[in-house]
Amino acid sequence: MVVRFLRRHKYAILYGTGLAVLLFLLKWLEWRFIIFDHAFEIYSGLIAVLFTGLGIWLATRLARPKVVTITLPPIEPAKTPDPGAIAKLGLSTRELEVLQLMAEGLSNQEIAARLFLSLNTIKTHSSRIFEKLDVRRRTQAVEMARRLKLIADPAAHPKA
Amino acid sequence: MVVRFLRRHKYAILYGTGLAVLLFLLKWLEWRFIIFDHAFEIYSGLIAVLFTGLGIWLATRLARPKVVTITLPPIEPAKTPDPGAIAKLGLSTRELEVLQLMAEGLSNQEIAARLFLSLNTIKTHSSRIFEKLDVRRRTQAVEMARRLKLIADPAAHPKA
DNA sequence: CTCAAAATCACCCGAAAGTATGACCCCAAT
DNA sequence: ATTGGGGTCATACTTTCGGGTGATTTTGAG
Repeated sequence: MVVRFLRRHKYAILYGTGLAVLLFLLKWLEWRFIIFDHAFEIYSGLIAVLFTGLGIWLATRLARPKVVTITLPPIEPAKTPDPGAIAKLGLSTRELEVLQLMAEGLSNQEIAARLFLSLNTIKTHSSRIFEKLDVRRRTQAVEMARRLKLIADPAAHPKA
Repeated sequence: MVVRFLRRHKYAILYGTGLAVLLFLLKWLEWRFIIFDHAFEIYSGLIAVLFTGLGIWLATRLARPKVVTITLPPIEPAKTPDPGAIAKLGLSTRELEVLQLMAEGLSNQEIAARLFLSLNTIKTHSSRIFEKLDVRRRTQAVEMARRLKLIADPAAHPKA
């Protein structure tokens, strides 16, 4: 339905409108200020330098999460799911089940077998889950579920 | 000697010649298509994009040696079987980086973009990661990494 | 310098995942 | 009885993953 359509294409729509606005803005600026003529080389050089700088800045920005990672301080993981958060997203019980198994690293096929369902059904469920969590991949879904404490943390009951 | 000089200053030379070629190209383009109206905008855009890329490339090239100093994790090889196994897995720094991003739910393509690497490279890395962690899927790899505390916990730094 | 490990990239190919639609059933609220 | 949500399943299709193999380049240690 309409709601689902909007939710599904949320970012596409935002992007489109945003881009349109930006283009109009640029056009306007062009009329206002870009009236100088010639001196092309100077502008080129300026732009080149500026954007080289921008590139460097960008790179350092993006590359920031260096190697840090390992040996993290003792952080308490979510031991039990938070019912409030679950309700807020409108996840159904089935979807939650699937999400749980997904977080355990099972494939869709395995989830289907576990729940005695068709593979296609699992796909449908996971699609709904992705919509509701606003993600595009199962790994993201798991990550999100962890953040929102929708599922129990595996580290809570280690086995190996 | 000449050979060595060339090899040593490989990137500087590449940069210089590349710049020369680019300028030459631009000049040529200028003569060819000087006719149409929005030449300036197009050139600007081109230059901007190209030099942004150059900046990024430069930054990653130049920043690499610096990384090494920061790198080493503060893990002390404990005698207990559990934490010692972490380093024992033999995960390289790159592999850990990839694993980290993987845990954040990024696709291989996105990881490649983030690290300025080829998609194929990421695939290679992830394959090795799966080998070393003894898993077959990325979701399992993330799960395993969490158990072994190889990566940061998402609940630690929640975003908006 | 030399050698090995790490890192990079490529190509192929099958499997899994995900998208898009549409359909049917059940059940509860209107 | 109609509407709507949840659950189930299907078909068709595109994209992403992951395995296998091989290759080159960087880098670090000896």
